[in-house]
Amino acid sequence: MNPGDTMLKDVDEQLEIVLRGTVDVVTKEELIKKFKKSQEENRPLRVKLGLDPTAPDIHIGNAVPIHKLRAFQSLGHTAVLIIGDYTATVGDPSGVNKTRPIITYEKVLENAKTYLSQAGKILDLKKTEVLYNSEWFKKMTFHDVIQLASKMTVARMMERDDFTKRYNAGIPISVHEFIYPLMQGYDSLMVRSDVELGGTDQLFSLLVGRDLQRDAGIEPQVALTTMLLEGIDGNKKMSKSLGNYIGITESPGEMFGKAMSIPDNLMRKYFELATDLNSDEINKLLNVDIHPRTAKAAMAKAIVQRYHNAKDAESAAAEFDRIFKEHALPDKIPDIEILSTELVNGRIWVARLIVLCGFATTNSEARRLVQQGGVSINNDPIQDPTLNIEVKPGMVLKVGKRRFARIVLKESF
RNA sequence: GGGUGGAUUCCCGAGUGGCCAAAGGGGACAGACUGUAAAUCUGUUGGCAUAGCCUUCGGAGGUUCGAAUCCUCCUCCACCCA
Repeated sequence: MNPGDTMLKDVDEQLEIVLRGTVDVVTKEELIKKFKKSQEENRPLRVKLGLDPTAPDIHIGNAVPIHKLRAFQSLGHTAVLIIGDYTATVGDPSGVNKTRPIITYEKVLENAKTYLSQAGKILDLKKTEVLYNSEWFKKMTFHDVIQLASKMTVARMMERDDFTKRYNAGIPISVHEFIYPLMQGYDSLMVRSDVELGGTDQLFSLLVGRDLQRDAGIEPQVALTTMLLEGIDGNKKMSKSLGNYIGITESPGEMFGKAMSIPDNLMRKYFELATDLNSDEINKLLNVDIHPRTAKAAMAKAIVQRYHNAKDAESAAAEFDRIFKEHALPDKIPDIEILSTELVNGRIWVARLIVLCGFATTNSEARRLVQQGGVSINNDPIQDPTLNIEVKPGMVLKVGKRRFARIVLKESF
């Protein structure tokens, strides 16, 4: 680290910042010791976070530990970001109830690209050590793998709740899933991390890192876990595959809307994990005197602001009110081009129109939406699913509560 | 290697010759009520311009007037014994 960089603050202060919002610290004593030593020697700690690029986007759930890493970075420590290009192909078994499908390496590399640029929205990438774990795994021989595997026992693996459950339920557990925590632990060994971050579901893997380091005669890393964020459905862990996520690159409007749809009882958690507000501000907003909706709007705004800016957050909020409070049309409605060849005498079947706009995948589905009263044109409800409507350019199709399209005609040649 | 039980629609799961596009639940979607919250209620949930027709119950064949259901082979999975 350059002497000119952020000076390491005193230990108590660092501890306070770093432990905010964390769940497990293994161990706090060791962390304090590391902080002290780092200060005495003016040597930043190496703080590791591994990200497996299994999906193309980072969402506000997996951003939680990234923000924690950023906190360390801001304190002058070294952020070590591991892109798990190798581990991603294995698939982390943590917290899941079935084997993850093995994804191709090409796909992983593709995802890695967007991951890195998205992580850059949170981290200062110039100061981040970015490593791909294929760098060392690629070189390993089968002998090396066996050597590594010998460090773990089946009994220890089976102590894990997720494996026990799966085993008892007769759900298959593949051997390669046993290797996963060892791989993650091996990363720690390779980068000589002082601290490793991860969600609470990562605790086991983080502890394996400690074991491997100790075994190799290195001072073990401190394991620090952050809370997992439930998805916007309020039930399951936020994940891309469940579709219950808010992506960090989503538009302000999307983010705001999704945030508004979370159940009330998750508000505090979202405030704490997904916004930059401090606990005083949060407590003030969650006061009983404040209508939950007002608090939630503040929360949604804060989330948008974290990834966009205050102005965008403000206009997203205004737009949201316009649509849902005043039942007016949104400010910006996407234009959907309809080829003139679709028309017969200037008319088109409603169901066909809905499909062309992408609001339904089949005519039947579109037909049902009409039957259920979910479709309107220029705020005029349509009841008859067999109706052929006259297409007037600029007319607005509304499907359900929140899907809008402005119809634009396009000549075909 | 030997034995047993399985594979059904988005998921779980019922169905053992016609009444089966297939119960029930979950999820999802739409509507009512709201605050795009929760809870609740109603409806929908294979395709087709839909009183009708077409495709679907792991795969391929076969029996039958008729098969998710019976037979043969195949693929995959779990469990028990070794």
